[in-house]
Amino acid sequence: MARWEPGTAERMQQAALELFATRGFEQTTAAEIAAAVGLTERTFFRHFSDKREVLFHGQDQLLSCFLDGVAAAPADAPPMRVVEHALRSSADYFPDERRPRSRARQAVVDAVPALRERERHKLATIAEAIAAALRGRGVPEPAATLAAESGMTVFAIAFTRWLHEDERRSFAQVADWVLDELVGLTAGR
Amino acid sequence: MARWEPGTAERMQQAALELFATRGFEQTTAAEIAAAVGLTERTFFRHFSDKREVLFHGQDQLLSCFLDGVAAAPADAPPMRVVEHALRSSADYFPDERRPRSRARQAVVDAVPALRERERHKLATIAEAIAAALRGRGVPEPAATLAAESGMTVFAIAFTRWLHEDERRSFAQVADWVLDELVGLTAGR
DNA sequence: GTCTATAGTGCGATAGAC
DNA sequence: GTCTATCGCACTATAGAC
Repeated sequence: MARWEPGTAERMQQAALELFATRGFEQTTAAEIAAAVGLTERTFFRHFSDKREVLFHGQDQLLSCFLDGVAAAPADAPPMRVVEHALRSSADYFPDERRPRSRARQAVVDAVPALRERERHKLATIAEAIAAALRGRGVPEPAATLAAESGMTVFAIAFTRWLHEDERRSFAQVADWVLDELVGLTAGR
Repeated sequence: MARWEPGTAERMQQAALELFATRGFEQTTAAEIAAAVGLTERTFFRHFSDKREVLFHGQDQLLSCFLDGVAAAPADAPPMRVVEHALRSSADYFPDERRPRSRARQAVVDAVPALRERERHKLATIAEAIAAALRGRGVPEPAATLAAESGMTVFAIAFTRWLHEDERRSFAQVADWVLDELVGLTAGR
């Protein structure tokens, strides 16, 4: 018997999502989230560096998906092909079953400027990691950062589209489509 | 003679920049910034919604530059041409004389994660405004958002490069160059 | 687990500009 | 008188130090 239940952070995340959705982000205190799962405010801040972080716990896995995709691309692939691989790989993180939960979470994030700000920041951090990986493969600047940021732009747009009520395609299909749109746009200048 | 000097926000911004540069962002309180220009903490928060905002006051002008550039583009220009116009127009905001001050400000922002986060958020807000302007010109989604976000990616990379010590080109020249790199990248997939 | 600084808000009072 | 910038004070929650 464990003295503490496992998945403390995950349970707090779940409680936070529900409380934010009903009461609102500012109207919910860290102490209330902790109390909802039988813990104290102090424990909340031991797990999360700030109140917003509770909704972003576990996103390292998404970064790993992207980096795995980069690593799996052929060594001679041009930068945007590598990014295409990374996007395909990130789709593993968003199987269709995950859509309802992603939608619920996104509704909360979209409603709170402070959370949108943090979300942008997380995506930017991932882009920086991808850019570093590209440089490690010999891609020079500014191409590495351009390719990585463009990939995250495609990702963000595809993700939003994937959450639409009437969207039937898988995340991978939507991402492919958005990437093609980007290529067409720049070609058509 | 005015009882209150005009340009209160600007003076607080200047004081904040100096204090952040010497003492650090977290080590400087809002009260100290206000006191440095003979005001109180309460007045600080009357002008800025939060402590970070003091460094971003006045950026509406940058947005205006972008939107003016969009509006000045020919009605039949393809989306990325419109973005090119917007980038050229944004260069008005960064004449060479401004480089030293921009460098000082950026050194402070780069050193503080919370400020980098806010900066990303501001750029994202500008991108959204440009996307809306493009939609107003008849550009459909996802092209409008893709073009706008790509433009801000180019802007951010160009801005960083423009601040390099050994960079001699004007902001407009650097931005043109980065945009060409982006076009080359996507073409070379 | 406790204590504390400070970010940030709400509200009433003040005082100069008009 | 109105309008507006500022102040002063009380207050909560966040976040970090001890």
